[in-house]
Amino acid sequence: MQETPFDLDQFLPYLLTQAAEATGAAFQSSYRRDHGLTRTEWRVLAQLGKHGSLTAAQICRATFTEKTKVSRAVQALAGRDLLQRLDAPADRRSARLTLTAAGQAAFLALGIKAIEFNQSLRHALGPEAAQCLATALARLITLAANPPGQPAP
Amino acid sequence: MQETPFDLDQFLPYLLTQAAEATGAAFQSSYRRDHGLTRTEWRVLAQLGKHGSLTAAQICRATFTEKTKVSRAVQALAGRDLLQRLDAPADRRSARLTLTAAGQAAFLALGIKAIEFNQSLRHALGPEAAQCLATALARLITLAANPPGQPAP
DNA sequence: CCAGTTTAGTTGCATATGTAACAGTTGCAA
DNA sequence: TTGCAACTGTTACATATGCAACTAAACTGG
Repeated sequence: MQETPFDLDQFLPYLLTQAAEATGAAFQSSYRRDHGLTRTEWRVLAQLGKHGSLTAAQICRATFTEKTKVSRAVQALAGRDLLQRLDAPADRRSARLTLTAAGQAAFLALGIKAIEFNQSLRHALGPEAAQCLATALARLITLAANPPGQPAP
Repeated sequence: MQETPFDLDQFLPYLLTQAAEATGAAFQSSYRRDHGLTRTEWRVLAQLGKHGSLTAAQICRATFTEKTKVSRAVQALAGRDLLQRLDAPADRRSARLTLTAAGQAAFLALGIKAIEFNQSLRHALGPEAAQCLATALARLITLAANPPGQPAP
């Protein structure tokens, strides 16, 4: 047996977290400083901006986010009049969430910056490495969501 | 202009965070449940296990971690007798940190599990995709550490 | 030598998150 | 119908983190 076989710098979860924090920090000021949003709030905004109208549970499932996290983000966004809750006609437990005009404006402004930032990242990596990265990440995400050896009920 | 041009599912910082959380959660029980360690504590343990003896500031620089995070992790590890502080002879501000025998044992046990987990991830991705992923992540990390357009002083 | 500056590490405070418990609603089956 | 289980969303509590301020020690230029 050798001396110390484990090296943190080869450990994929560690590298993933470092890369996520590094790139996330670079974009954070766009939603935090410029719009006063949390990362979760920014994600909720992005989901509603894309899909138009969703319930909190739908956002949870789409983004693998805890319901308490989404609940508080929705509260904050509603408190700042970036979204409004419309009582769902069918199910009185949930409410359909929709962006207000201000929310739409924030989504639009942030979306432009996000696309620019994404392009700059992909450009820095090179197109082929960026594509490989994106597919590998998607694979890891779906692997975790559907762990192997778990047949559908 | 089209309807809603921005899609969160194409946004690299989002994908990185999701993949990091997904893979990190799968390994979390190994250090949290089995050894009662925080992620930061596990990283400090891994750094000391690899390098033998380091100061807190060296750990900060090696892992891009805030000094308060490292400080508290060191306190927790010292309180559980997994590491000890040896007063540095030259600089009385800092202390050299070293794993105790119990710390070495924990590092060894966790290192074995970590290597197995890393192998399973790489196997699930396939060797070529795993390599491409690792290099892309390393590139992103160094890009963030040395932002382009910052000449050395 | 010494005043100002930098560094190592700690602590306090505010915030963000995870877990568990909870209330209200719906669906299903006896 | 009714009783039980599952689901939606919120709240309470504990923990983890980020940031600023702080102490102590070392360096630097006069």
